[in-house]
Amino acid sequence: MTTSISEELGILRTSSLAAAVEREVERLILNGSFAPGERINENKLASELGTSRGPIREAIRALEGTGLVVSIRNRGSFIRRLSVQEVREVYEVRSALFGLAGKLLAERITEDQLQRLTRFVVEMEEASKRRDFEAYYPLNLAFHEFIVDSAGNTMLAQQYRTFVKKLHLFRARSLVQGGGLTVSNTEHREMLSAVAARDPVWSHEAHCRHVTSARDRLLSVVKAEDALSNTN
Amino acid sequence: MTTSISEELGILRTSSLAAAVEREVERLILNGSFAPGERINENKLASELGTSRGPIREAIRALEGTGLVVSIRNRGSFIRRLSVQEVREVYEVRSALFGLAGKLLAERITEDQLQRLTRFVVEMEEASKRRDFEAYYPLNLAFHEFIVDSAGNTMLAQQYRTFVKKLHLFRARSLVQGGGLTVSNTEHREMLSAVAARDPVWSHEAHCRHVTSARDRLLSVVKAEDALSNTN
DNA sequence: CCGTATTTGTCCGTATGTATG
DNA sequence: ACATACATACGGACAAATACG
Repeated sequence: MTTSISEELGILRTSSLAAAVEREVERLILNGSFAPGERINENKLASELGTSRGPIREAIRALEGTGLVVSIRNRGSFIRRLSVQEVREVYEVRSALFGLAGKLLAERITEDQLQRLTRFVVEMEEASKRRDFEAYYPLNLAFHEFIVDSAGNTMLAQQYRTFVKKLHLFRARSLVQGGGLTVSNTEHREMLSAVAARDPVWSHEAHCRHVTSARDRLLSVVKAEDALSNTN
Repeated sequence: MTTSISEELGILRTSSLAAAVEREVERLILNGSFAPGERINENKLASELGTSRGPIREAIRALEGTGLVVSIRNRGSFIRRLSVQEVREVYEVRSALFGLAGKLLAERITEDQLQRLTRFVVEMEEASKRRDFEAYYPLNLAFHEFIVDSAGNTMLAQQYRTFVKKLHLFRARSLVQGGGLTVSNTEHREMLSAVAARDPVWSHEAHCRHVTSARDRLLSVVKAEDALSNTN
C-alpha cells in the first residue's frame, strides 16, 4: 500500500497533496484495506504515504464531510460504520436520487444515448445467461453510472456517487453488490422501456423501484443472517 | 466579525477548532460577509479568528466537501459561485429530497407532530394576512426544517440542509427566500392535507411541487432581470 | 519580460489530552 | 488510583508557486 501515492506525486500532479491523500484513503476504504470502525493513525498513515500530518488531517476533514469518516476530538478519526437503520436511510436517499436521474434522463435522452443504454442492458442479459458474474458486475456499475451521468445534473451525479460509496461502510459489504440478477434484468428492461418511451413519471417510478428492490433484497438477507446468528 | 469564535473557544468547547472555524466561515458565507467568488485569505482569516492556519485549512477542506468552497492548487480557495444552470440543478435535487421527506413523513407522522405541523401552517397564514414578513420567514424556515427532521432519515435531513445552503451561493441570494407567499400558503395546505391523510404518494407529489414551484418563481424573476439588463 | 511581495503548500515541534499497564 | 506511553491539536517556520508592478 506504500507506492500508490507516489504515482500521483509524479511531476504532473495537478491537485493538492491533501486531495491526493483523500482519494487514496477513500480507495483504501472502498478496498476494504480500512475496515469500518477502524481508527486512522495519522502518524502511521503519514509515514506510509510519505507525507507529513498536515495533508493527512486535511484529507480526513474532507472525508468527514462526505460521511466516510467520523472524528472525535482528542480521540481520533475512525472509518464510519453503518448500522442497518443507516443503510436503510442511505438506500432511501439513493432511491430518490436515482429516481430523479431516471426522470431527467427520460426527458432529455438522445437517440445515441438510448442505443448505448440498450447495449448495456443487452450485454448484462447475455452475461447473466452465461452466468458470467465477473463480466456482469462492471457492466452493472457502468450502466448505473451512465444513467446518472447522462441525466444532465452534475450535483445529482456527485451526490449519488457519494451515497453509493457509503454502502461500503456496512459490515455486509459483499452483499451490497450481489443478488437478484434475473430480477435486476427485468427491472433494467422496464427502466429502459420507460426511458425509451420518454415517460418521466414511469421512468422515475422504475428507477426508484430498482433501488428499493435492491435494498429489500439486501435487508432480507441481513435479517436472515441476524436471525441465524441469534440462534447460535 | 472578530469575536464570534471566542465564544466557542470557551472552556467547554467540545468540537475541534477546525470544526468551529468551519461553522464560523459557513456563517459568514450565509451571512453575505463572504461573497460568492471571493477568495479566502488564510493568513487574514487566521489572524481574525485568532488561530493558526492549520485549523483554517482543515475547515476549508471540509467546506470544499460540502460544495460551498472551491480550491485551486497554488491559487487559493474561493467562495463558490453558482450559475443559473447550477441553481436549477440544486433545486432539482432539493425537490427530490424534499419529496422523499414528504413521503416518509406521511408514512410515520404522529398525532402530536401533525398538530405542530398544522400550527406552523396556521401561523404562516396569519403572518401572511398581517403582511408580517419578518415573522413569516423564520416560520417558513422552521416549517421546512420540521418536515425534514421528522421524516426519520438523518442522512436525508443532512443532505437537504446542505443543498439549501448552496442556494445562498447564487448571486440573487435575496430572491431565494422571497416571493409567492399566497401561493406558498396554498401549497403548504396541500402538503398538510396529504400528510394528514397519510398518503405517501400524494405527499411526495405535493412536497416535490412545492420546491419546483419555488424554483420556477425564482428563475422567472432571474430571467426577467437578465432580459432587462441586456437591453440596457 | 523580470524581480519583488504575497500567498499557498508542506513539514516539524510542543503542549495537551487519552488510553493502558 | 497513578504514572507512563502515545496520539492528537495546534502553532510556527521554511520552501515553492503565483500575482503584480
